[in-house]
Amino acid sequence: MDTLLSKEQRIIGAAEQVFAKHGFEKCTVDEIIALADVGKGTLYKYFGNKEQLFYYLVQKKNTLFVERLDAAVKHGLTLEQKLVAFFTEMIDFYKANAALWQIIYFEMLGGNAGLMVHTVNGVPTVISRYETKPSEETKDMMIRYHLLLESEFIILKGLIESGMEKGELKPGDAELDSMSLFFGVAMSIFHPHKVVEETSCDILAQQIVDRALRGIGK
Amino acid sequence: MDTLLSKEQRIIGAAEQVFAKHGFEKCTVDEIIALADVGKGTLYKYFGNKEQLFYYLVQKKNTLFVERLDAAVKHGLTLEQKLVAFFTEMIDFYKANAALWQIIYFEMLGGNAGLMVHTVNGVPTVISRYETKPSEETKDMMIRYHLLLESEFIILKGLIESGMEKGELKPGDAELDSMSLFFGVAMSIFHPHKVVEETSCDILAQQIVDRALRGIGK
Amino acid sequence: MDTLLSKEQRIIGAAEQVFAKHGFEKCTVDEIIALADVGKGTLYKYFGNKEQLFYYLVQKKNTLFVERLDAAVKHGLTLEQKLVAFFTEMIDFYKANAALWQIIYFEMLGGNAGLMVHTVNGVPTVISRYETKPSEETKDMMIRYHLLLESEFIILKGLIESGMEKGELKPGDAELDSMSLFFGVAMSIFHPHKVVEETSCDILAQQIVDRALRGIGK
Amino acid sequence: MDTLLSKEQRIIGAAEQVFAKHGFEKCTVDEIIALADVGKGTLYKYFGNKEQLFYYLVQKKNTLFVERLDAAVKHGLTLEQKLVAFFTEMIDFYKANAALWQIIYFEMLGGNAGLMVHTVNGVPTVISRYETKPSEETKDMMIRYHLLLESEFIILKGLIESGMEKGELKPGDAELDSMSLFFGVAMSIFHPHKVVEETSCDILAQQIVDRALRGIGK
DNA sequence: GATGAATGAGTATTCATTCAT
DNA sequence: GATGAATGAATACTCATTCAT
Repeated sequence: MDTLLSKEQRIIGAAEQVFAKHGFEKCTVDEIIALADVGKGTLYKYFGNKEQLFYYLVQKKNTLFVERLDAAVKHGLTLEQKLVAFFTEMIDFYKANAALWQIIYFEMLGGNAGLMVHTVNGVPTVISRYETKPSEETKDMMIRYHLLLESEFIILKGLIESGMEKGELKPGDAELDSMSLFFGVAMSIFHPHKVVEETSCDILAQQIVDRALRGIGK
Repeated sequence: MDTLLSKEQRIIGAAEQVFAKHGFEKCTVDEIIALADVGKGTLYKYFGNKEQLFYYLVQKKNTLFVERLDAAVKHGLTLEQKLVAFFTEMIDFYKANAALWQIIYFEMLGGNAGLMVHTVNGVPTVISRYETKPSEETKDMMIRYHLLLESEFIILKGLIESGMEKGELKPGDAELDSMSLFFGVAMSIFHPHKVVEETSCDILAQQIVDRALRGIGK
Repeated sequence: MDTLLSKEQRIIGAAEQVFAKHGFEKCTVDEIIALADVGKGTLYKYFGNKEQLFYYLVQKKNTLFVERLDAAVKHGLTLEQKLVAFFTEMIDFYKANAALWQIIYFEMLGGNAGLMVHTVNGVPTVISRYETKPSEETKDMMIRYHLLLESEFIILKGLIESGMEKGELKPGDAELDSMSLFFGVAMSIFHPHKVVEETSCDILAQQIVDRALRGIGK
Repeated sequence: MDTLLSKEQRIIGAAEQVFAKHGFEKCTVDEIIALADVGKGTLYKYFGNKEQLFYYLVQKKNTLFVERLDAAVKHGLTLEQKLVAFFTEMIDFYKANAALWQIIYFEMLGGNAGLMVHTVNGVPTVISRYETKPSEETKDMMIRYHLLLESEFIILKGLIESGMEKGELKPGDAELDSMSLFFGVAMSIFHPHKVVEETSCDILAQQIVDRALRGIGK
């Protein structure tokens, strides 16, 4: 671990590696501090607890990512170009951060299997399939990560909604269409197959957008 | 818990409920045996350990599910009908078993974030992004669940491959197209939104297949 | 540690020694299980947590003690005899259990220095001298121990109240008179001096009651 | 926190508040320095450690208190007046400093439940109920606080001893009589009931002295 | 002199699994 | 076969104290 970096930086770097390697639950604070070569108190002084450390890590990455998505989308002339730019960035980022983002999807949102985040009138709310009430902390946590993913998804959804309004796309359920697309791509990266790995991000993006716009039917 | 059922049945029933409620890691064997009203030793006698119990449970459900998928696909006349029948069954099953299948996707496959299952020449292999080698048990486990999902996915992939061969579909990468579709649907159910919940399985399936075949572009 | 006793008994015996030696906070579960020669899980299976173990221990002792107090008080003919009997039992018990009862007075009731238990219309309530609200668990805990001591104190107070009503005692504030007496004796045992230690319980009780009834003035 | 005061003064002021609020163990040095608005090193530079800070604080208060007790006792003409003056001051002080003095009684003296301070031939000595020897520091600490309380108690004891010698009081064990009285009052303030709180210090003192001299018997 | 970043020993608690009855 | 009492490794988090700047 590079001792030229600040302790905070070292912790973040180590945390990224260890979280990516083991997932959230199985990652131990002890392993992070050993890799970062800092004391345990240092980690807790900077980040409060394990979950906050994880959130800090992904939230920072997400901010940059969303900026890239925004920029990519702005530079395209046509809708198709915008979509390709969006997915090029998305695939690039999701490939690089697959392990970390999988944690968000699965452990932070899916890990509490009985719970789901619903957006009711624009307000994200946690609902439970069972009688047991989740703690406020659990709810806040789920909403935090839901919002994080939403900030990525919303950009694609906006593109598709405006495309439908402008008549560039067939009318339909923008939410459903965006979801299938977005999550389809996410999952294809999480469960990697040869195609996804060996094809460059922009080619992959072009193929996906081509299929999305024109379908696979003759 | 119905005491007319065999102890084995009672354990499986209880396990399904408890796994669905808490996820794999947070589900405790104590809660299962309390609900099943059997001794702890009995559970271990029948199922060996917690993971094997989970596998037995989902593998049984999967077998039935794959049979339904096979049957559905056979009954369709046209490719489109077959696809709609496939997704109708899939959406129905995934909605009913969302919590359990989320565990497969996330905890069993994604939980060891540093590891991935690759199919090399038809042989599934676990590869690690890091230097540390996973234990044989971990590898076996991942492959088991990978194959389970593969058995569902392969049916869709077969449909699309044959469609391409027969010229009913545009030529292209059947693997990629199938994956985006399959996983897109799976994730849309795991991360539920109003549309997905309030629409019946067959309507949803029709919309999805329509988009898949003809795209959303004008 | 006598291995003929049940594990539960061994834990209770060990806990009594270790709590008495170190007080509640500084006593560690590790030391208890080492002395009891049981696994850590065993202690937690039986008693839930450290505080519940302590409460179980003192509550059991208190029940027996209160029975002894009740019996002692019943057997006396005159009020003075009853009072002497009460204090004989009290001094005997408090001497034998000084360390443990000190914990109740100090750590369980006084340890949360900003909090006090008040009895409002017969209902014990926790009030705070500061703006910060105690947790429900803290409150419940304090009330539990308050009630425990109250069950001892109430017997003396009853004696004095009835004495005042019957005209055997001067009229006055029964609460204040009982408190000074009761707590005065308790503290004299906690902060031991030669007199208290070297004098037998009944002689001490007689002296105390004599002073209480007739005062030290000429 | 008034920045016109010296850092030392600010620390003492903050410490008093925080110790009173949380007790000794649960009070954190971090909370004190935040309230005092000084660096952590400063606190340690001035006071050595947490316990010494606490001691400094209460010892300063005690010195003033003992002076007040001395003065009060000197101004009375009769023994009864002296006693009333003593308890008026004592109740006033103990009410105002209940939280802090509770710490002395419980955490500093009672916290090491297995240990007691005995005065052998005028020399305070720490004895242990168990085989394990306390550290020198622990012993010194206990003796320090024992002497602090003794400096208050000794005044009452002196009054009663001289009263007995002069024949103003019945002969008896001055130690025992003083202890019951002194600690009875202390505890009545620590475990507050309505009477104690709503009655003014001097009225309370009069009642207590009246009972002490003339008893509650008819 | 003053600071506060850094530390790590210390502790309560959980839960999958075993094995004697 | 069935049981469940017993286990102990594993882990997040706290906080008094130090010491380089």
